[in-house]
Amino acid sequence: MGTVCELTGLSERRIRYYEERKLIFPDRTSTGFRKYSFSDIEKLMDIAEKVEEGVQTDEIRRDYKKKETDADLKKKMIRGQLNSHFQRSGFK
Amino acid sequence: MGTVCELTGLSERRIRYYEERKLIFPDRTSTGFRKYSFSDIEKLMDIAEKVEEGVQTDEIRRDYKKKETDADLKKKMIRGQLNSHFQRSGFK
DNA sequence: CGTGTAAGGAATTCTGACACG
DNA sequence: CGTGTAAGGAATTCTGACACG
Repeated sequence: MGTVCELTGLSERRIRYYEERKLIFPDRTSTGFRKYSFSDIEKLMDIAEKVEEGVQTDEIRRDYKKKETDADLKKKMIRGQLNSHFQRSGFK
Repeated sequence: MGTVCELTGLSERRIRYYEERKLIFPDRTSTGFRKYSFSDIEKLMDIAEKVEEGVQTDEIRRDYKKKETDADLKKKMIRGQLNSHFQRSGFK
């Protein structure tokens, strides 16, 4: 969408390419038009910054993946702490 | 925009008509496409509700106008109160 | 590897009008 | 008065490819 180009300052080509490299995952309308979310836009600006620093898209993708698994790990740790807490306190 | 139809559940025709009746004022792109803001969308849903209650667009517009001048009055009153406060307290 | 561009088709949006009521 | 619809044109978006490097 042109709106996204405006907001991010990126060309359509670059935005589509970052999607092709699996860095963003916009929804589609039933007729194939891309629908960008707010976080897509933030992500695009973050990606552009890194690319301009010379980071390759592969590496950026790996970074995002790592961050996700990190977030997952954090969730699991918190869940584990909660569980042990309830056990210690004798909560059902 | 189709997005706005989806979000509001209104037909293009209705949305354009409410603009024609000066209830909303979307921006335009350089090529004449409408650009709706968040508040436009909220306003549209509000308008639709009233229209379905049988209120005429003229009346709705007058209501909005009144609310605006009310808001202006409120601002002026607050400003006045602040001024007198500063005067009483000897502020510069 | 990352990005520009020309190409052709498909979907969107725009306006002004006619219709109904 | 408020809304639907068919009409034709203009602008947008999409994909796949060729180019440069």
